[in-house]
Amino acid sequence: MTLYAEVILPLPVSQAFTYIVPEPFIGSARAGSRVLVPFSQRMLTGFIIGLRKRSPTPGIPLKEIAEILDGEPVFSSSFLSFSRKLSDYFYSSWGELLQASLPPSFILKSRTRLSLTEKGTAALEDRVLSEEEKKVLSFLQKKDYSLLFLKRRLHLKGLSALLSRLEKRGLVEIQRSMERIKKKRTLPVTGSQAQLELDFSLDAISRQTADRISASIKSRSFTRFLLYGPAEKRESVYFQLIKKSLEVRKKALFLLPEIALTQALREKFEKRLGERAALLHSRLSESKRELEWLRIKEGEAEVVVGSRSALFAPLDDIGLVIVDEEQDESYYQQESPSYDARKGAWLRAKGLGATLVYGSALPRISAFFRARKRGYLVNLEGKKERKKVEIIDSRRERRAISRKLVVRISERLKNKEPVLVFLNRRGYASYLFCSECNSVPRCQRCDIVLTFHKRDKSLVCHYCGYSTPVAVDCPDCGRRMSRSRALGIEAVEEELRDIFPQSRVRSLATDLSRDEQENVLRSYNRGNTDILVGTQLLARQTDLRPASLVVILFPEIILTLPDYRASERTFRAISRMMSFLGPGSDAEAIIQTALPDHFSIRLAASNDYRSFFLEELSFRRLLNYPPFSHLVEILFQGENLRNLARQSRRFMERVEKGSADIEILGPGLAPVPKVRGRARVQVILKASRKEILDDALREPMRTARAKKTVLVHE
DNA sequence: AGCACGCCGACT
DNA sequence: GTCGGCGTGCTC
Repeated sequence: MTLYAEVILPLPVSQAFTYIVPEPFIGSARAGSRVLVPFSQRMLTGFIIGLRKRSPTPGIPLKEIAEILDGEPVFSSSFLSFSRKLSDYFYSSWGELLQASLPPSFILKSRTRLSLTEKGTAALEDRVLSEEEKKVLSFLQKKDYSLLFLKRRLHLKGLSALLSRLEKRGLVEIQRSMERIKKKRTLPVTGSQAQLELDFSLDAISRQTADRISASIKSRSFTRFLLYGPAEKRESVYFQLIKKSLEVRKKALFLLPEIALTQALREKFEKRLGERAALLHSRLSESKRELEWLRIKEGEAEVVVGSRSALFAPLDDIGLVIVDEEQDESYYQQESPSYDARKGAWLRAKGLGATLVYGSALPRISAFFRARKRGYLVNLEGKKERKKVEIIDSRRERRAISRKLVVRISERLKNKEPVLVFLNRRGYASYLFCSECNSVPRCQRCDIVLTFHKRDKSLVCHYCGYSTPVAVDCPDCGRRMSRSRALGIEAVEEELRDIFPQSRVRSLATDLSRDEQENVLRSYNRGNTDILVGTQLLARQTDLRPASLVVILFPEIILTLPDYRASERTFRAISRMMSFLGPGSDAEAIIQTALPDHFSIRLAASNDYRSFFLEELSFRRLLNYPPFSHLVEILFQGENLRNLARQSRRFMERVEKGSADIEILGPGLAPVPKVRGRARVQVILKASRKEILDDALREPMRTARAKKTVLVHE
């Protein structure tokens, strides 16, 4: 009797392939194990997801599994079902997701090595060859090369085809050999069992919260919470919960944004959890990450701390999943295989009957909404700090640094107090606004700010593609429209140096190397910088010395991005920047903006998340944006725009046929319409339920071949 | 993804 | 007339 295996491969196709399990492997083939299988011309590492006794596709000749790579499955059945749901939800390939959950050395592939045959050597001498053939053959004269190397070295189109022609003629030999299979490493046994020191003094509310969540961990059934409150309070609750989880002999998974995984935090975990904690994040070297992965797999780590990809930690007996700083967008992996670790944490916790805890001081609107509605919001808010804030209307000012600012900054400098100046990275393109009534042209259908296109003098909606000629005069009041003057931080830095020539001014942005960035930060933290100017990057720092004056310049830059969450992002950015204010009553923030009355700016200044939430929510409800709808953003990328436009249109026609209950915006140019010469076209779909989108997208997703990125908003 | 096949445009 | 572009389909 023949045994068949359903195998998932790390390809952008979601179907399983059936292979015959050869006689000697029948005992060792298990679901969740890696296998080596022949696939077309090459060998790939695949994953068995199921075994069956009968061929599902009689008539089709099946190939045999070449090798089974695992004695024990690398994936448990619960992990398989979790990862499958995750890939379904985010329209990404299951196989690629499985591949991404393993250390890179676990994936074996055949390598093509090319060598010149004797006949080939002879041909170089006396045969008539084309230029390209000569080029390839003479290259192989030196030594054998891999296909990949040749591709990089000789920029020839259709190299593969050329090579297979040469192979047929017997001039080159193409060998496909496996990369060396790594021996499974035996792990050093770590003997020390550090005693946990998790005694924390919690205030009454935190204690109550911890108790409530602990009860849920004990119950071992899926429950979720959103911890809303400041970082220190959340942290003490987390440690309490981890302790609880370990008490009931369940493991804990603790996710953090990459940036938060600083040295300080790492030490904290090591000190408190010792050998029981494993760390997984992208800054670890490949070998270190593999070592940690193996430790977790072997059951040696009881707590796994890590960033986004730690979601795939090989654990099954999880009692607690924590996702801290849930608002952080780095939880969403946009590159293939794309997924959102926050949703993933939900799927995993649910599948395992674990307790899920999200935490944030500034949760996403959607997350806060759901938590409130479904009763899992836990409030850790302390007494609300009133901060001294002043909003300056920049429209009345000539220069980026207003006179008032000059005065305030010089006061601080006189007292040798540090000053932080934030300026959000300027947009990729400008927009128009009326300097009189302040109105900014928006798309009527999407209520998104229209982007100014210089070349064809038009205003374009990057959401739905709507386009209109540039208005010279304001449609509301008839005055002349102005182009926003977008300033970068370099200009501000220059201006500050100009005004305060005695001061030490430095700036921080992503265009600096990592070393330079650290240099700038160290200098500021040590008091060797008087004024530090920075973008969002500066606002994301965790170990920044507080300043007694925080200057926020033009936060409306975010507000004018073509994104339905622009207000939310503005509110959060301002709040975060203000969090760097020192504790004294003397500390002060100054916001300089052309939109001083916008609710996101006003409410961020008064530190009022709840009012902001309510106001923003009513806007979302009005325009049917998440959390009142499900939204899927599809980005098509390709060499030529014409072709892309056609493909995206055809894609949309199929979606339209699939369901009448989907609102389609676009196709239109993406917010960044061209990246390194590649055109980008985007479509946005809205529906009341995710399943409506899933059903309508299933078919078009499989058949459309253009490169596409899908973002799911809920 | 990687590769083969097949149908339309610019050229030895 | 052919070469070769990429649009399409398939891989167990």
